[in-house]
Amino acid sequence: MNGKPGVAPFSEEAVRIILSIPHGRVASYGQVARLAGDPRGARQVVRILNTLSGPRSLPWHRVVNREGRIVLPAGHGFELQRKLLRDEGVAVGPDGLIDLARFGWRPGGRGSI
DNA sequence: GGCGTGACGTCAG
DNA sequence: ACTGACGCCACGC
Repeated sequence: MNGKPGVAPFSEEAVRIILSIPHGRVASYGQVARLAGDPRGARQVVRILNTLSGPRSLPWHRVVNREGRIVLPAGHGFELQRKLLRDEGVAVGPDGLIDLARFGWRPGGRGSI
């Protein structure tokens, strides 16, 4: 069938990864990009979230930066993302900092591989 | 058709 | 340890 591994549109692949993020876990933009096949597509992931977060109902709130911190500007989704994460049981600090050691998604980690 | 941008990441100083 | 600058690729105008 496709016979064309890796040629899948980065966007579609990235969406695939984002949808694969377990409930109550968070992943970084770079991580999603890497899993999508582009270790430097972190910014592209951002573009996807902005474009498909609405019509696709992507769990964009489960995606944070490398520090596990919400980089969204306050009043522009920051509070919303924090609320959604807390709703999933994720402990979010006052600065939007999340403990990746506890809530960071580990693909291939215990239970997945 | 070309330029700038962007919810990041990595290297260097 | 921290700050600054660059890179990277897709998308909008």
